[in-house]
Amino acid sequence: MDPIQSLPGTEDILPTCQWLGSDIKVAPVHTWQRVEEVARELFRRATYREIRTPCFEQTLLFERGIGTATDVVSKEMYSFRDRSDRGCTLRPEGTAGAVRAYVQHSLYAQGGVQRLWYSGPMFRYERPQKGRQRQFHQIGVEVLGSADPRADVEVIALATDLLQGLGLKNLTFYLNSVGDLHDRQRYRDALVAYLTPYQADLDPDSQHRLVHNPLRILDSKDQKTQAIVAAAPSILDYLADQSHWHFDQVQQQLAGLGIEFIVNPRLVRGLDYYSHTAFEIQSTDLGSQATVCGGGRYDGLVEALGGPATPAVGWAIGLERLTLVLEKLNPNQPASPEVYLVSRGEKAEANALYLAQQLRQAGLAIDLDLSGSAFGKQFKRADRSGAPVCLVLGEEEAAQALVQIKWLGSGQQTTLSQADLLQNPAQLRQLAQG
RNA sequence: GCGGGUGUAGCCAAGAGGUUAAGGCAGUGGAUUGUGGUUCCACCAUUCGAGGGUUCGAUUCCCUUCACUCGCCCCA
Repeated sequence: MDPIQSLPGTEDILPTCQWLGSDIKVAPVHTWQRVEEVARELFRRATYREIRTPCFEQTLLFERGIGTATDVVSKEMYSFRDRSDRGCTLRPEGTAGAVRAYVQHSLYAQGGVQRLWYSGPMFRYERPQKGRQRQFHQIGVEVLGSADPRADVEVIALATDLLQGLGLKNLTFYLNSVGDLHDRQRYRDALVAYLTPYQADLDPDSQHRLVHNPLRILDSKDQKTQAIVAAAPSILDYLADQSHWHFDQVQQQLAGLGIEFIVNPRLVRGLDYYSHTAFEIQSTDLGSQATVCGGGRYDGLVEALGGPATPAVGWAIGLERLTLVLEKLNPNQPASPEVYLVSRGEKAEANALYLAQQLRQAGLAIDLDLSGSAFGKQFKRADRSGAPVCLVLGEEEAAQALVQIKWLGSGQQTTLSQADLLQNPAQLRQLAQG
């Protein structure tokens, strides 16, 4: 019988690395846990609170929130009808759901600014490749209720602190402003006017986009298109005074915090709801899917989803890409047990189980050998477990309520009384060090 | 949706139209039935992703199919 495989574009995160040839395909789970720990601590310090929203929503939410013209909505959604014939969609990103919850529960009525974070699986029906899956994971933040450029800078600082706190190198931070709706409309017209004479020279995709989504032509990877776009007007010349001021403030304040950035006027982001600040953090340690973090301001979204006009800014980090980079940079070992417990014989085995239970309750990480095989084999496993010491319980020790402690590094061994050990289990940790 | 690559054990792999399908890692058992890290021995693919074809003979050649993978589009 053929074993059942996971669906394409979905991956298991295992206790050990998943390899793809000599490349790491999926980082081991302890690497994910490290990211989550560092992130939680940063969020705590900056007073962001977690929000957990459903993994699926009404399809309409994403159509309204992200925009029907975007690729994410028009061709990448995991949509289905439930038994009551409701249109449902597995969330392709986290912002729409968070904003929906914000509106549904009138979080704006609490006044002031809401700082939120979330983490979880997202779904897009795309062809999987390196750093891109159908089920992937994001961790993200949203600040709702502030139009202040400091809010933009605060969230950006959070992202750079997180990535740097994890020890990432080779990152490039690209910053842009896409202005407000009016700025963008004027720029769009100017861009179309500039590109139309070159229409025939553009790559086929871009010719199509000239009609539907001209801004996207700016970051085409086609060389010829790139050459044409190089001389195109810049959106930064089309920002109204207010937009311009906002962008200036963001840049000055970023500089004030010592955060390095590159202004890239050709950076456009795929989702409709962005306004003003848009940014991306890329890593050179990935394949062609290099963006680790993407975000920006979305002042119109809350209103578009039926709430009061509320400015907002946020980002999302792709955890597959982040953990991949992290693992490539410094592969780290999972924690070894503190003690490996070896036993042989019926009485001794029962005694060992009891000891393990007691020591675990005292907070020690005990690996209890369950194999029942010869001592020799058990010591072999003890050695491989990476534990600094092992406890040995044979029939003789069990009969006298003793236990032997053996240092796996030196091979030295002495006898302890079980009663004494259980009286003060923490001494094991000291013994293990010495 | 479009293009390229790859399928030999849990993992990494060699092989080539002829029948015992190398080797390494991991695993299991033993030398060593109460003491590991070294060493030695044994075991570990009735079968080369699946189906069909050519052939006396196919894992190798041809076709089909499936799976995986990288890239384009787009995004985290």
